Amino acid sequence: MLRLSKLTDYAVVVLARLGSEGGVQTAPGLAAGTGVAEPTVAKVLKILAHHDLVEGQRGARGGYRLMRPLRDMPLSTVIAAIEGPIALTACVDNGFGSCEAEGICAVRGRWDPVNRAIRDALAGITIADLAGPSSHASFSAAAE
Amino acid sequence: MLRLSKLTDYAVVVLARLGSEGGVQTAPGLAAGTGVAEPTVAKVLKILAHHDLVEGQRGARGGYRLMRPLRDMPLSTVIAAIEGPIALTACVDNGFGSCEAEGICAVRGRWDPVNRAIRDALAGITIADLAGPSSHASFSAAAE
DNA sequence: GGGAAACAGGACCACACAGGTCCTGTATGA
DNA sequence: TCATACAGGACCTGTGTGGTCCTGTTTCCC
Repeated sequence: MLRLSKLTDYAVVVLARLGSEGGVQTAPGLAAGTGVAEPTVAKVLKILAHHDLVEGQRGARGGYRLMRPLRDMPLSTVIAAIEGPIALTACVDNGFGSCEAEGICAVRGRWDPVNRAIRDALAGITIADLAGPSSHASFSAAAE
Repeated sequence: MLRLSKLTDYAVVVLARLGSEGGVQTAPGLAAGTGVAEPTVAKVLKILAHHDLVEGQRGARGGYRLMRPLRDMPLSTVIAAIEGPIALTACVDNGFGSCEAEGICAVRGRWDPVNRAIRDALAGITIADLAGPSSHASFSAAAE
């Protein structure tokens, strides 16, 4: 699969929505706007807030807002926030002791360039690229 | 995670072993040489044989052998063989109808460049790169 | 000052899939 | 003729994701 989790997918969609509307938006509002279930949206937003990608504002008239424009938010950052460090295999970097075939493995330590290549590829794409040509009011221009 | 399955990991290890030893090798022999359980090695080899990466030879004195040198075997090919098409999200290419938020989704169709970037990154690395500097008898030359 | 709105931070459950094992059949060589 | 080894399944289990819910806290409006 090499698939990223649905949560990450939702995160991108929610961020795109947040960027297209601008300002402060509530979780229920974002859920309605994206078609994702409200508890799931809330969960995603809480994770993103924990990583300083969005900011939560409590109380009535509260909500979430972006902490930086989408064009300054590489995809790799979002993936890392939701799923943790980007690495294709368990035996990454200094992952000693996590593999029982450590002594015998011929591939040991050679995945690093692969991981780096993936990371670079994902770092070169921003959420703004995924959200559309402009970071707000994208629906008009983008001809499906 | 963005993690590829263990089967793929095993496939790379097994292929590397197959390339380093050369010739025809049995599944039990490869299992002993790699530290991976024998049924699992057999499973991996069957999948690889199905995709013409290795060739199975039945009967006594049978075994498996590479169908092409490791330097001509990009990582993307192995991943695609074990895990299917390389794509980060379910809504890829012509994946219509698979997503209930299709009509509302602002990110629709924009993952393609991401998938392409990943594919390119993985296509640029061969199993030989992962196995070591030379595709056979690698352990002598390679100063780890 | 009271109540409503909305986030914060958990715990919790169920389903799906990967990981792994095993069994039977078939082909080949000694 | 028999032993060896691949071919191709079915099958079971454990983990992790996906999703829901509950309680507490903060803030604003009336």
